[in-house]
Amino acid sequence: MTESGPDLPPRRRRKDARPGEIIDAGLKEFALNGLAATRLEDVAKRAGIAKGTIYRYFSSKEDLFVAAIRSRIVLSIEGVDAAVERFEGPTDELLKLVLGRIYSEFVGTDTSALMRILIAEGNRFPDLIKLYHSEAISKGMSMLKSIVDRGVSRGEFRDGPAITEPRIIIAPAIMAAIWQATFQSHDPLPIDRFIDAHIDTLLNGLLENDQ
Amino acid sequence: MTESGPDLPPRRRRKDARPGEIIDAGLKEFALNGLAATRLEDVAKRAGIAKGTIYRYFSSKEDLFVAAIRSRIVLSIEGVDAAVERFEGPTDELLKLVLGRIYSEFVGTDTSALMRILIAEGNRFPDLIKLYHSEAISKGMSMLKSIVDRGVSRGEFRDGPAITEPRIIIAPAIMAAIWQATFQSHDPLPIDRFIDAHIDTLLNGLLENDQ
DNA sequence: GCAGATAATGACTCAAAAGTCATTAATATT
DNA sequence: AATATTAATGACTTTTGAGTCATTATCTGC
Repeated sequence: MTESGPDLPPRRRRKDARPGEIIDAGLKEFALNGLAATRLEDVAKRAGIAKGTIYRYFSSKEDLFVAAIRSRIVLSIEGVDAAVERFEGPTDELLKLVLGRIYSEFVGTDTSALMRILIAEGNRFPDLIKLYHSEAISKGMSMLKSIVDRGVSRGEFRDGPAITEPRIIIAPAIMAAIWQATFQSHDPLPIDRFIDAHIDTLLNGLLENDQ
Repeated sequence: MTESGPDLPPRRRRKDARPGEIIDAGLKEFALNGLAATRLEDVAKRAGIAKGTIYRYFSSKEDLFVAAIRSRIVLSIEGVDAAVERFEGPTDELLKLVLGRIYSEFVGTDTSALMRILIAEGNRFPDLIKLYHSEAISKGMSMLKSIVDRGVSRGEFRDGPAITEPRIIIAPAIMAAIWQATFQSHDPLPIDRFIDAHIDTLLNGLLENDQ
């Protein structure tokens, strides 16, 4: 009678796969509860391992947190830059293309969970904030800036104050991501219609102009 | 030698004033650290009382949290509705007025701290989210909707898709609030210029239209 | 298929912070 | 001014969960 009990969990040695799996599990738990309220026990359970195993790969909960955030920071706008460079058509088409990409990258994904965590707990991790800002945000901003500049220099866009404030341009996307993360179950946002409204308003404005 | 020591803290009985003071202190700590990472000891210190006193008024940390959030939910857009009703001039002026008010109410204030807390911990407090949504958000949205409707019916605004999506209209303000809360120290947002860019883009759009 | 190496385990320790309550002292009542 | 009432206290108990480590099981190379 060496083996009874309901089910023996078969132990496996997978040195290479573990860190990634732990990060995935951690990210999900952090997104669900925040850093302080996440139990490493739960991360372990989600990853299908014992708590001790986490400590073979990460020296502390915060270390795991930082690793999890870092792992998702870069890839966001990967490749978009190049696509912008190559694009030939009118700038409003380019803008639509890029915004569509941003929405699909940001709303209801790992990235939005990440953003939410940073908004919530960024306080205690100034280095992460700095990293996120310099790796993701500022790159995204200068890409947007290059698009509006393109529009202006081709005579397609007005040379208005938004030209120096590209944050105006993505604001609705950021807001959509946060809205979904917060109110989705209570008052979900109709994304396709929202994107249309965003682009239409951004390009044409509210004012009736041929009056 | 009944009294030595550096300073005797004089004990006071102030049954009525305590709850409010504890809530104020709690809100500040929660805004700073989040729910899980806030120590009731610190809340007590900030309120100038002993930890035990908190438990005479609130049954647990979460109870205090809920009370603190509830206490700040309503008052946000108080009075704005009436001002909108009364307004006589052109709708773009009205919109500027209201947006200005929203910015000053939202960016870098208690309200934005509140928003941040709800974004962070909303998950575990669906009732609070529901309350915030029905008391504050949905009211704000219908007020915005009434403004754009006014614009359309007076022939000032286009009857575009943004008319059914007032979230588009405040998105930059929300984003500014979050941006400041997150990146202020690292890359502060020039608020006045940002507001100008917001309003200009919202009204006129990016496109050059007399081309 | 045996021996050495090491990934994985989970019961354990320990620190921190939530929550309790007998005691103390401020106020109200007579 | 004596007594009764109860707000306030903070030392204490309890709970929780991070982090440790001796042991166990799996894999690798011979």
